[in-house]
Amino acid sequence: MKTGDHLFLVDGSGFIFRAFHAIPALNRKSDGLPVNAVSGFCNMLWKLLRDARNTDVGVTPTHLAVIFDYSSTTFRKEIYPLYKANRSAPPEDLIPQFGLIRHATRAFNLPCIETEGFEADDIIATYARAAEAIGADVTIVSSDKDLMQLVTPNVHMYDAMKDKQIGIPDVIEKWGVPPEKMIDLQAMTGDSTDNVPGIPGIGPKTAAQLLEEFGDLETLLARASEIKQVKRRENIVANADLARLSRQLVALRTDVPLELGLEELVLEKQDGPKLIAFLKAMEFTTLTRRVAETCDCDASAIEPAEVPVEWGATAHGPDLDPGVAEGQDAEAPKAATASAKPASASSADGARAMDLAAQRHEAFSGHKIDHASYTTIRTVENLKLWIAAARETGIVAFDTETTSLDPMQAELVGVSLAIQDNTQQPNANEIRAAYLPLAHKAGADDLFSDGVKLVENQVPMAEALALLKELLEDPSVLKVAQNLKYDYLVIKRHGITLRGFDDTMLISYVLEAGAGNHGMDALSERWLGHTPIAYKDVAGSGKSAVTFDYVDIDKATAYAAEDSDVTLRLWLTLKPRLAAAGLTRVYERLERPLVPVLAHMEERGITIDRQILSRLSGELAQKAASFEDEIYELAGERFNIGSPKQLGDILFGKMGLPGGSKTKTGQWSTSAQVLEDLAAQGEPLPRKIVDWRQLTKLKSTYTDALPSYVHPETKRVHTSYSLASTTTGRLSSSEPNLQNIPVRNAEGRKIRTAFISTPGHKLLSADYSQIELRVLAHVADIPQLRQAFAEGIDIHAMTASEMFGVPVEGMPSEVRRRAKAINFGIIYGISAFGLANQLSIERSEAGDYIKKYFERFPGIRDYMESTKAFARENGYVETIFGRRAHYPDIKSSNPSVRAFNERAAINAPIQGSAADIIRRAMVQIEPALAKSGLGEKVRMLLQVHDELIFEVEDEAVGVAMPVIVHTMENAALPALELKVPLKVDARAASNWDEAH
DNA sequence: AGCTAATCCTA
DNA sequence: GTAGGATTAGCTA
Repeated sequence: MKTGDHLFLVDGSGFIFRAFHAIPALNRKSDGLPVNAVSGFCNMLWKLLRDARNTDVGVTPTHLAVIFDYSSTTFRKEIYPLYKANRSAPPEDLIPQFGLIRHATRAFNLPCIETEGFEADDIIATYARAAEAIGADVTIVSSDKDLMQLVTPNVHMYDAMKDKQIGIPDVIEKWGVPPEKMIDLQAMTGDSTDNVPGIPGIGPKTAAQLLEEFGDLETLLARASEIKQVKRRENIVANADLARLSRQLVALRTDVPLELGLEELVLEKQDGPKLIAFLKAMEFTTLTRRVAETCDCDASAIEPAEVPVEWGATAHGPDLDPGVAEGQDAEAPKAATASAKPASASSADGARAMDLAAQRHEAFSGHKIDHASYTTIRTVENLKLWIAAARETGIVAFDTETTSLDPMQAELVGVSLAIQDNTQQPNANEIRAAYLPLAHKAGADDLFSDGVKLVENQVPMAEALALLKELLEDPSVLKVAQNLKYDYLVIKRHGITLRGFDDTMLISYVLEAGAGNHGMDALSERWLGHTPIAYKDVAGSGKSAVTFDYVDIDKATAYAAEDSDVTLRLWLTLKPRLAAAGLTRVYERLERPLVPVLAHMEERGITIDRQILSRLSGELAQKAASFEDEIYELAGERFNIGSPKQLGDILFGKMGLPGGSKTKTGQWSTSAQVLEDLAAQGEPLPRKIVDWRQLTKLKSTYTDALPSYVHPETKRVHTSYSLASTTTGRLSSSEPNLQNIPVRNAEGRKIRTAFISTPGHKLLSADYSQIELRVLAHVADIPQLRQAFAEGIDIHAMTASEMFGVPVEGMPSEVRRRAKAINFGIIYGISAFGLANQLSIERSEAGDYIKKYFERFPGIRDYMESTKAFARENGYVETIFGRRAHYPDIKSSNPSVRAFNERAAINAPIQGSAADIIRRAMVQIEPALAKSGLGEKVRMLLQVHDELIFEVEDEAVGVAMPVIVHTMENAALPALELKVPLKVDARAASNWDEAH
């Protein structure tokens, strides 16, 4: 071996465990022998030897060895008998594969190395250091953190599962310390799988922080008395010896006696026939073929090798899918009981909910949800039969299965359908459901498998979509789905525009906003007394999770068909209740028509300028760093400024600043309010903390996060709007939330300049002025407010003038500011406590203001009292359009819970009515634009509660603006004539900051 | 890996 | 004082 050579050290023992868990165990030989880990191992080796240059390693090896653990008595057990003592026996299916994997290594003509008394890691360490000393490069094929201590500029690791190289920066990124400090870090954190004790209470973060501060473990132990945190200090002092012992356990030995020298690891020529004989014995057909092609051998002429197998225990058949059998249905009545609001103070409500659930369950009890009754649609003929049946009954529940929760990224994998089968008996609640798999795959698209294949016997995607299109676009057949906006977008991206639909989530939301969530699982529990199969039970969770296209089709059928089945049952249960509660209009005017409107907005997205954000990010980072230096200087030590806990200890513990208050968990509060108060007393540090927080907030939440939401194909940011997650009727926005982009100060507003229009277009922002106060003036019917809005005078100045008797002309800004705070306070269900906080005045003074306000505007007090009474009486309040917001805890015996619910109930009709108005505007806007010939020139992109943002062709701005303003200002009509006018301000510019 | 608390951004 | 969502830290499983 010489300089420039490249030694690969494959951690065979590590690989076999990871491959075993990562690759589904259905991978068996025809005689039932499990070979999943061996298969992964062979594929990995083959790719590494054949096309390592196409992987993230980028080089082909000149030398290679596969290293294994040998027996269990190692030197570590001698120093610490408990080492690896909590290891349980390996899984039964893995045991025969230990031997096979060694056979595989030899079949590849590779050295298979194990040394008694040492672990594979020590052997790897010894070879790595030896090779490095000669000047060779080393790649350790493993992702085990125990080996990361070996990484140097010349020694890399390679994660074969993820095809990812691991170098010094990667170690630092993952663990916060460079490779040479990994030993100390692991000594402190310990390792529960190997039973390395470590120091209790110290995790990777703390360990990295301590190492940063003290340099290494010995220094830390020597200077432990300097650690401020009492518990931490005590732990470290008490466990110093344990830490030193742990260090011995995790430090790898580099002096293992080697049977084979480096020279002997040189890569031998492949022995084609020998390898093929082994692969044939394992029945790895794809790899056999590939090897035969590469080596130019005739595979059929080679006999499978005789490979002895050491079975650890008797093999068993494949597991049945757990938890999907009848057992759950038998449990259903109990589930219904458990879901009946146990925390609610109103036991009557609870009892009623229980009754309803029980009744529903009764109604369906003769027709239990039965996974065995579901069918899989495998042929075009069968699909046609289902579509015909759906047309026959006129109602079909459907659900799309995809690869992602993001409808803009999701790839369609399958569709489930459910219909009422009333061919035998009219009105029977018999439901038939089926799953149509379209793009299920097998295998894996990674280094260690045979590659991906489409599973056989699936209806071709294009053909299925063409058939479904006719059904889904036909308004005379009602399509029912849960959270339908998602499915709408997924199929829209396949050229299908859904027409004629109902959404069970939205029906539930209209019926019960504020009383529990409206997800399918919750609704199924609540109304059907049935717990659907959990998604993670079919697709796994955490690192073993797979996308739906890799779910076995039988399992997928049970899961997907059940979703449609449950959706149809929910629809049958909930839809009639809308009319019974008089809520049909709310659903049909304010909810359902918004689905396509929002779907289109999400689909359009908005352009952001990444350059602006990246420049801002750099500036913020610089400024934040200089603040950090000053903060450490003032504090006299380094600490995590972002940790309120550590910050509180510094400010109120170490520095002993006065005026600290505690949060509800007893921590020191370090809120901006508290820090501002300290700064006002002349303390320099708190001001800097406030500024630092602002900078890091902008950086992490906006400049750094937003670019990661740019869609790879559209190059735009597509937020997701939730129609059913607020109690009041507002929308919410997430991933990213575009309803909280900074606007209140100059630094933050720079973020808005990054939201830009496409060339040839402007962004047009139109927002309602004072919409909530106008709604208040309407619902509480306050003469002075109505008059002020009618005449267009400054509403806060008018309020101040009424309250304090100061003329509007030449009013001091402070007086107006107070009146403004009171006006907002009213909308929020005012309390003296809250107003006092807002204005930094005494509670008694705030109380006096409120008293005065009510004297001048008695109608407002009447409104607040009658709203509370209505809420107590009915358990909900209503907006001016009849939308309901439920407050089940309004009768709570806990005064603060009760008061909170009362304030929310006062606010809901105001906030909710305003939300209804803008919903109506959003529904009306597209037809209004189309009528003015602007359909193609104006696109609505965003909604921010009282603001709508459009992208408008340059030359259409002048025409579009009055149409938009007019539509928004008259959005309540014709349903309702408001007693005050609505006012909308609009501007257009090339970015959101200037348009707003 | 998944949860809660604290904080801070919006209307 | 109302209504949301995202990030980070720090803990538990």
